[in-house]
Amino acid sequence: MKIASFNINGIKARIDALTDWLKEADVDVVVLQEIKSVDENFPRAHFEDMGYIVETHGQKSFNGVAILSKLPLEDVTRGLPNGAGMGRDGADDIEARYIEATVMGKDKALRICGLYLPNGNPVDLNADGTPVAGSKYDFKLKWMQRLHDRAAELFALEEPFLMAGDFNLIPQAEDAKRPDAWRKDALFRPESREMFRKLMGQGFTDALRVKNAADETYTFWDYQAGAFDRNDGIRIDHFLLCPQAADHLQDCQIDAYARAKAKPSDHVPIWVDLDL
DNA sequence: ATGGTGGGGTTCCCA
Repeated sequence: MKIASFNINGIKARIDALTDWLKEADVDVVVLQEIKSVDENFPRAHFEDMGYIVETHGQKSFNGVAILSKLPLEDVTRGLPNGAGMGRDGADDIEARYIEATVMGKDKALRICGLYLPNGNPVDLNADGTPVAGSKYDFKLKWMQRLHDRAAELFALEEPFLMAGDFNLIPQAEDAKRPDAWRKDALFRPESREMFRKLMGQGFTDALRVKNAADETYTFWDYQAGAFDRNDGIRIDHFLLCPQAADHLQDCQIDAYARAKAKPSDHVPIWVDLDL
């Protein structure tokens, strides 16, 4: 089973690029981030005509996630749990950043969690170094705690699951061409990385690190200043596998070629092959 | 220190 993740930066602007890549990559499932569309405006029929089941969790203008699957999906849920009072303004969190579904493999089911983790910039700190309540950085860290808690629930089931998407997180210095340029950024600050280590420490495998240990392997390059041409990138899109999924890991790669095509997203797809 | 680019939806927000 080939499963991919792709932050497309707007379905309207990326429908051709996404369609071309889907034809080339031939994935069974892809989780999408930043569809930047309400559900009603997502070009559902276009992808259904290509043989995909389409499940969206959109909102106006920003964020938005989706799952396209050639295999049957069950138990689709939208939104990260425990969002009550977790919005930036103290109201409930209504940002469309998370979707889960179960896909049937040859003989085992796999729970797939597709996520678009908050960027967290600008970093706004109190005098004592703690994040300012209600700031974007505070929202990011609290969202990561909720993600951790959801992962804990899934780990307890001891069944195959994975979390994939745009984590807006650089795990290690080796995951950036210029790590020093990111030290104060929400994507690489110590608090963000500590939360990521805590998430990983529950027993996840970073699939790319296992299957592709090459240097300078990135999933995002800024549109500005010719970043892609200089490979001035960062690795922030990840596939995290629980042990019962990692047992089936055959391959994990980044389709960096997609960034060189016409009208690309600033992210490229990453995928895993599982013998499920 | 600044500005560089892009998407979405309007005259500015987000990345």
